[in-house]
Amino acid sequence: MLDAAVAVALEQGAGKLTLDAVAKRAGASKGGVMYNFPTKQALLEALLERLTSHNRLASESIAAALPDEPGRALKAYVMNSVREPDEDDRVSGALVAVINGSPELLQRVAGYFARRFDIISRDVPFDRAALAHVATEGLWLMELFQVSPFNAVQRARVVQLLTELASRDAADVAP
Amino acid sequence: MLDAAVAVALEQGAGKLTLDAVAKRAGASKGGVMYNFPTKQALLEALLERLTSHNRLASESIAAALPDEPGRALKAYVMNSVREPDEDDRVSGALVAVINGSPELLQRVAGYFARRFDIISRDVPFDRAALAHVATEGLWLMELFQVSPFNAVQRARVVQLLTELASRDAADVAP
DNA sequence: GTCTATAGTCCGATAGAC
DNA sequence: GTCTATCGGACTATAGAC
Repeated sequence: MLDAAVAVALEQGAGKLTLDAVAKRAGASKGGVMYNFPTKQALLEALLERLTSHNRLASESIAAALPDEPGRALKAYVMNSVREPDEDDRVSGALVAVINGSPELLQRVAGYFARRFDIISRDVPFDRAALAHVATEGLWLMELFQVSPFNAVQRARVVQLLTELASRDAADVAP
Repeated sequence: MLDAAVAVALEQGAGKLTLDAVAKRAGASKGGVMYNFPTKQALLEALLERLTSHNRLASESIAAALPDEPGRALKAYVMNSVREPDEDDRVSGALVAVINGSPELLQRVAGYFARRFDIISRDVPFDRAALAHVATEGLWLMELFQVSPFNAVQRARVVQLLTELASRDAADVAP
């Protein structure tokens, strides 16, 4: 059922993410959808929960493959954010329109961001974690909205800069 | 008329930015609105044009007060982005939902980003402009969506880091 | 030129058959 | 439990009075 919602969001955009469309894509009817999710907001919350869960697991998976040293979580977060956008990323982009209109959903995202920053800043200096975080998030968000001004070569260079930034103390950046 | 649209977007959010609401807020009727803007998309385009124009003028105004040396445009861009959010910023946040749903509007924003990066990167090394740009935009966008994980003290420190980043060669960051 | 009235469409949610 | 049918509301856009 959530898979159907993902498919609709990807194919038609968040504006067309309607109960009818989800039902049709799932091979069910609107009543069937609203049996599983009493309201549309409930469906959106479940979808958002799945997206954040995937994102967290992906970062943890990358971290597990890195050596256990300070900054491991930060590096994994950066690496997970700069990879080529996948299906979940595109769904996130489409979902921003809906999330931004609902304070309830927005608060969930804010909570996820706060917990994530807490994790990636736990074992490194604040400056280093904070700068890497805003820079990585800037690239990710601009690409999410498809407004990034970088071409392929430039993007590769930015990714390199972000990777190095995550491995260096920010004191080197702003003494 | 655009002022009324701004007021509605601020008070009720982009989801309620309807022709009725704009008309009521402007003290006119729906027909009157659609005489000035033949379609709703035209109104949104005019609104977006005003926002980008304000943003560009604000940066240029700040730049004019800075000494004429390399990196002036970059510094002005950072300073203009990290100031406390004003009315235009909040309208931009509310408008993201609408813009993201329209490829036409999205392309206009992408064009604005491209031109802006061209300006701020013209007289400084690419690394320095690119890193300052993604980092500044990351903070700006996270605050736009109200998902920034920083408290007031932390934000002030991030702003300081961004300011210093705009003044230093990125070679110092990633040698 | 600006208004009122309304057409036409689409959505979320509910009621009730099976 | 899942479906069909439909309600009630909101929206964009148009037509026509003045």
